[in-house]
Amino acid sequence: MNIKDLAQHLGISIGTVSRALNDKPDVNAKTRERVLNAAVELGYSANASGRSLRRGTTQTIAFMLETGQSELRSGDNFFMRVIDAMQAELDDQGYDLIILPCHSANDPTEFLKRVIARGTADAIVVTATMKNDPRIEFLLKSRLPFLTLGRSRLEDQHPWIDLDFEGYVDQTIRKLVALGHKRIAITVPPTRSNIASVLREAYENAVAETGLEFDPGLIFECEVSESGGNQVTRQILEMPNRATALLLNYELMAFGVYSALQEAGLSPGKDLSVATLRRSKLLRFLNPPVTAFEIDLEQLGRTIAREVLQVLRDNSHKTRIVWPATMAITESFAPPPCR
Amino acid sequence: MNIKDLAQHLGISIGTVSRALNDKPDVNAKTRERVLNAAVELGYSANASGRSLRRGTTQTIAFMLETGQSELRSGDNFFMRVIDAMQAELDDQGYDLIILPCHSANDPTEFLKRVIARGTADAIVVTATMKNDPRIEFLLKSRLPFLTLGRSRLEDQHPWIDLDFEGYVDQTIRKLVALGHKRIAITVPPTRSNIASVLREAYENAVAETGLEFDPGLIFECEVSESGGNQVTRQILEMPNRATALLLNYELMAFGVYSALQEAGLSPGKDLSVATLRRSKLLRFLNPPVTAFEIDLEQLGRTIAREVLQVLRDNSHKTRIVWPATMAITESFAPPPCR
DNA sequence: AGAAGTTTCGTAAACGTTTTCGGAAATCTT
DNA sequence: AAGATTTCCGAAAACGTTTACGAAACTTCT
Repeated sequence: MNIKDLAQHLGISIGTVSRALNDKPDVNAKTRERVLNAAVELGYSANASGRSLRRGTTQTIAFMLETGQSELRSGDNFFMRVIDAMQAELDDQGYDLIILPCHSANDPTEFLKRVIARGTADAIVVTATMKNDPRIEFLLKSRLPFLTLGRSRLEDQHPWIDLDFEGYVDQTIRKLVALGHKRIAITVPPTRSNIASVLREAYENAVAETGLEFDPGLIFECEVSESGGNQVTRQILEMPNRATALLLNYELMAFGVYSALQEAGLSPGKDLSVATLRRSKLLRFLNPPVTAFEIDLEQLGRTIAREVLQVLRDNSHKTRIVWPATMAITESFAPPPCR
Repeated sequence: MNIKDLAQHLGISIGTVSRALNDKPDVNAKTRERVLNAAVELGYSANASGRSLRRGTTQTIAFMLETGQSELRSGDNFFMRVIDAMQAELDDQGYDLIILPCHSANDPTEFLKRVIARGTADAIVVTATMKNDPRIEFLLKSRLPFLTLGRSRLEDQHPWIDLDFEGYVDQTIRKLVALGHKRIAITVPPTRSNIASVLREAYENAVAETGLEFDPGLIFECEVSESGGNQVTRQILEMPNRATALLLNYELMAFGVYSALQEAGLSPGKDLSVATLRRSKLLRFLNPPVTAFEIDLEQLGRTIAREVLQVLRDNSHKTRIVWPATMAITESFAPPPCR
């Protein structure tokens, strides 16, 4: 069932059919209606290849997902929720969303190269950015519009949306200081990720502004996982001058923190205040509930979709969005233990 | 950079370039090499639209993901792991994998209809099958090769791969009976899902074969979530003749079960034996560890990929695979409490 | 009624490939 | 050396669309 069949069935030319379906002005209202009805009835939908070949546009946005890192965010399906909202918004605007999973064994830049050369999509969203990200360098050289979920060394040269890590660190530390904490620890992911440098800088700033003493030994570079949280907590507990609060950058780490505390006969909140990005359903299992920052994933996804379309329409469009997270304080925050 | 540019750059015709790149026989070894080198050097890769328009094939497999149900399996990213492996296998065989997220607000059948009419992919994988699944009925009428992850009422008419729920129920119940349990409960998802009927039947069979007394009150239809597990456990605890063991069909439900038991001052294993599909990392947080069945997601994903390509090559290919899960017994299994 | 303007539609080219076909050039055969 | 094969390549058609262009039909105006 192609446009020729449809045209024959209606006894008109394919040109008219196409114009009718694409809302072009120069077609009689009556014929347009006939065409539209016939299309629905016969289940016609323009062949994607033919259309994009002629148009030079695919009406498709790609979301590149490096699945090797999937565990990183698996907790409450951060990506799934974002993608869900993106799809809804793009659908509203007449675009399709496809997810391109790139296996960890593949070279992501080669993967991108092929996607671009083949013209699979009109624009692409990449995530989990690194400070020095070869994908971004490559995309900048290419002509393909793109948006990153996460900043990078080249953040002033490309459109991005990123979470408000600064706000998270700043608010949390101020609150902890107000509660009387003096030694506040933080975890950061491996340095090549861009988040690491954002967190370090935010931490140093907050420490300076609240008048705390800066101790580089309170910054823990560790695996972004539950066991990473566990290890860091053990290290903290062995410190001579133990930290009394801990900021995590990933929800599931909290589980490791709690279990390490329990093994040591200590309790979260009372002995170590704990905060984390991002509030998720799974955190309900922790007792006492952990102080966490909530992110509106539905709106984030929709915003990503809208912004990427903006970039698509105007490649010089500068998207620089720091996406807010709102704090929900719980019993995992308490004044530091007296000693 | 299209094939014409490349041909001009080499001073030969586009036909020869195409033949060289596609490993056709009638092209001189030397020119082939020149073409291949130039293609790499200039970063040429055949435009997807042009190719698939001419070939009538997209070299793409689609995986339809109904994101509304994403929470259902979010625990340890069941789908992500499967998709990851699928992509690797398809890549090996020269195919691309794209994931088509379908928002919960959309009608999945309409969504499929468009995908098919547009010719987005050469074959499609659909999941979360229902006993009566309009998507399957539609796909059977269409010409698009497909494979389902999950069975259905029409399971003898379409290729499928499904988890071995029967094996899970059978092995678990036999083991529990051997431990002395007489009243074993099971949770099933809402009836329209195909899993529900599979589980019910497996349960009835296992009960009959082990000589237990069948009590329909031990089958709990409930929400597939942690809170569903919680509610069921509360119900069980209020039963006059309380069940002493519980089979779950979803890993995260175990969290709800454990919390309900703890609230009641009871402990898993000692007071209620608990088993679940599917072993995942998150279950590590449960103490004592819950008896769970492990699934090799890497191999499952690769198998899905291989099978869907089989179906693609021969539309009469009958895939009927029950994917095994292997039991790992833990302290959450114990003889029933004496009373 | 005829000119001028407006609607509506059919024709054909173009998008980037792949592939069939025929023919030139190279090689082999006698 | 001439014919018979083989090897290699270019020309052109085809895939399903969209769209520029021009022509036909209809309307309006004098």
